[in-house]
Amino acid sequence: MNVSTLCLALLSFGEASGYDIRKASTEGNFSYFVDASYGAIYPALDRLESDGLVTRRIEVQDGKPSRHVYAITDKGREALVSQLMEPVSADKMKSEFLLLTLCAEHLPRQRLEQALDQRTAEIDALLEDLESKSSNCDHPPSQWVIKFATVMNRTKRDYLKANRDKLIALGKTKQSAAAE
Amino acid sequence: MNVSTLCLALLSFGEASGYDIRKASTEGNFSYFVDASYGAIYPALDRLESDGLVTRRIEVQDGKPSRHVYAITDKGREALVSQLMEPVSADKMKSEFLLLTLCAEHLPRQRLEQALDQRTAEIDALLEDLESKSSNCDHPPSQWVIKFATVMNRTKRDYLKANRDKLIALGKTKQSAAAE
DNA sequence: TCGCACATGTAACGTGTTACATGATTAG
DNA sequence: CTAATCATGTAACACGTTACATGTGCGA
Repeated sequence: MNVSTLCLALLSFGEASGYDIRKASTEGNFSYFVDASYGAIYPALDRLESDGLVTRRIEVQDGKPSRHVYAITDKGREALVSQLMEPVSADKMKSEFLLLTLCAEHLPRQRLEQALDQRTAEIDALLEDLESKSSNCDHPPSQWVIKFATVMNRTKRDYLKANRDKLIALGKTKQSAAAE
Repeated sequence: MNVSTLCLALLSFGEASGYDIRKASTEGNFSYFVDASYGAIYPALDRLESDGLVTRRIEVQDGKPSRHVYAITDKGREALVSQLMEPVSADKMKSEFLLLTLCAEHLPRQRLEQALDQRTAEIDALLEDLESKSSNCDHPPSQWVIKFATVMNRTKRDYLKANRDKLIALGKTKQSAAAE
């Protein structure tokens, strides 16, 4: 799944600018499972336009830079659907935190404690954010996804809280570090 | 977190070849949250060797190609720890499945059904795999991670099962497709 | 006998990120 | 007065994947 597909998917819900797409993918309802930067989005939109999958309309605004508003075409919708009809690859997760966790034995307990607590706090913030997103959202598939993300993150937070001490106990104390 | 860090982390548990590292990261206990291919691993090991963070020993085998076995050095351990002491970035997840889910309204119910069932089956297979990994593993931090992965995937599977029909109902029937 | 597991490695390619350029408005 | 938000875009860079080259032994 590349940035083009993401753009098409987002545009299938309504017009948007590159700026909007980036915001949606890094902060919005989709940020849980996608991410894209300007450097990827703008060229992708250019390509989609020249392929006739989207159209561009320039909205001049005074004061602010003018918005390039993109709309998906019928051809674009077809392309999106056909991309979603072919097999999707497995979910992939990248976690520096779990790599750190794996190396617990090499790290001072303090570090593990801090990493766990920081992660827990981040998840709590995310959960709050998801809750507000859920209430401001009337698009059923988005709600389905938001609820999915909520359930997953609640589980994660609960695991971290419940197994916090077990992990910390695996770390180095000042004594064990000195004994090396 | 780049491939070098991953190599150092894996080597901190014992000697391994590039082949071993790749296997561990795509099929092993770490495949849940990292992934790396030969094209990334071999050059990374070369660099680590010239930086003095690992040493290489060549084990000649008859019949099979000779193994290049890498071992982490003290300097390598220091480097690993110092990399793990600095802030880790947030967990990132990429899911084509959730993108598909988001576009439920554009897709035939059949497709949603199939995607859900396939995903559920994949998770069931993964859970079995995790269970066997858990029993063949006596490294406490790895167990902590495996249990984490198990809990997360169980939650995921349960969510998919419990909310299957709700999602499918959002898809297109033949009638709604024809009515467009 | 077909293909997989073992095992290393490279080159071409794809894809995305980061940092920068530009510049007005608005909230603190 | 400072920083952030709005807004588009590019160029250099980083990083990783895919496909290939190479070759043996073993199990179905």
